[in-house]
Amino acid sequence: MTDTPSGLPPAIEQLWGLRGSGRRGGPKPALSLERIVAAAIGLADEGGLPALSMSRLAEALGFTTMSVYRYVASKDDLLVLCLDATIGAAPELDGDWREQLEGWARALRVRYQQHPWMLDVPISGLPAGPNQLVWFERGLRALASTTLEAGQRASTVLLLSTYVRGQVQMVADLVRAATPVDGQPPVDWAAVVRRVADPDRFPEVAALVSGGVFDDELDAFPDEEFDFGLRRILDGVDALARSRVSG
Amino acid sequence: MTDTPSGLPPAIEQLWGLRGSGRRGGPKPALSLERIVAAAIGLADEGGLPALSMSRLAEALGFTTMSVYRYVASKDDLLVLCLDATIGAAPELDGDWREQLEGWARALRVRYQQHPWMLDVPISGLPAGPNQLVWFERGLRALASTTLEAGQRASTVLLLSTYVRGQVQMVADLVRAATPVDGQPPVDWAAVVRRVADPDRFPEVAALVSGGVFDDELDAFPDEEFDFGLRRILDGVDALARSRVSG
DNA sequence: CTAGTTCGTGTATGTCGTACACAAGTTAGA
DNA sequence: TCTAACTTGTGTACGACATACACGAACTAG
Repeated sequence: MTDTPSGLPPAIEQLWGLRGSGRRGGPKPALSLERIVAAAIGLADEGGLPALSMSRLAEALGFTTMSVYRYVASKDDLLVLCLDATIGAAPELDGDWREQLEGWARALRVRYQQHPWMLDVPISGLPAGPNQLVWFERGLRALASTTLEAGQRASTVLLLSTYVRGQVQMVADLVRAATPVDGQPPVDWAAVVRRVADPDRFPEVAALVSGGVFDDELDAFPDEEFDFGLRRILDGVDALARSRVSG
Repeated sequence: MTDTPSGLPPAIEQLWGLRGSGRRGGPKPALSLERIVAAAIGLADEGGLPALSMSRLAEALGFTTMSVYRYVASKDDLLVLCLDATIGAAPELDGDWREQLEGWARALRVRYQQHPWMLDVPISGLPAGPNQLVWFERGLRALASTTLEAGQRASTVLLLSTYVRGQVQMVADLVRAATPVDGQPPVDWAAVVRRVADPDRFPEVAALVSGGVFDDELDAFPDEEFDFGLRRILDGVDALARSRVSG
């Protein structure tokens, strides 16, 4: 379980099925990677990352804790497998490059929203799972018809995925903070800022809160905020593309 | 240590010095929040977040583990204090709005690079520390001279901070994965992708790697990638500002 | 049949965050 | 000045966690 003849990280090998399953003896495995990953995702979907411990996972499967380690080198590796499985298949896209990229970003956002725990997984290494690579491929393909250089296309897709991830995370934190959690009243963020933002030291912030920008946005806020950033970024890419056409 | 008469989260109260230090008896405190936070930051700076445990922190201070809890409600609260202290004072900026925002983003990036563990701190709640609020204020001020609405200015600053954080994190992960860690040879990411990206299923990705886009970038890569995204975003903001002037 | 391999399991270790109770120090009011 | 109230640092303890290790049982290739 620790040697990687191909030189690839263990989790990556498993993701691509390169794991040499040369069974040379022993009892038939009663478990399978698929079952383990599915159960792990289930635990994380309800209860978040904290609910996903090796012992709880084993219990959910009806086995002992250590049995899971026959299939997975470590919890970190398991998380990598869960991530690729959860991100799932990238969507088919059509339209011009901008419509495609927009659809790409929105679809990615939906995945994150459906499985918020993905945002809490400490990223250790680059995405090289099959599904993640398909997402990357689709993003690149959306830009194939443009005049951008190869490197610029890659950077654009990277920029978008960075944006989606960061944006969903920020909004999720914001909403979490404003949501009652243990019978406690939610933190009214506008009130906190109002209390703390002295108009002398923080004139702009104070003007913002007194202008009501931080109020009433609880529902529409996430979508609007996402759209705003996405539009700015795509506008920037558009400007780059145009400059390469005319220049 | 658990009651918050002002209704604010405990950590926020401490950040703003609202902690009613009505000492009504008891020995003089031998420790101080400042010393604790400084020691915690020191531990995290060398060794990352895993090196910052309550026991190690207490040991570094020369006290017992539990003594720290006389000054801090929980480790999470401590982390909030550390974050605000580490982000530090926002820089003075000058130039037009674009130059100011660019300087703002670059300065923020430097902070993250100097203290990479900040990226690993699970965000729980919104930034409302004094320093973080100054950063926000400075960002807003950079846009004060533009025609953007108040909400658009806020969204722009939010977009930028989201971008900087996500970008630095992504690059940090990439570099970490490509860096030898325990005498192990580093993971050659280009090689992994080359090995795994079947040209039939992943034509765009394969073209990218065979085009050498993933090679040789180890040093210049982070800066170039950051600049690319930053420029796109600012171009997008610029387009918005211009549209509001002419339209 | 047997030697080698792999399975699931039980036990154990070390680390972590933190609840709790206590003795000693300190202050405000009687 | 005495005392009641409170705070300080400390010791002990608990439960959760990831995971190393060794063992017996199951299986399969020779």
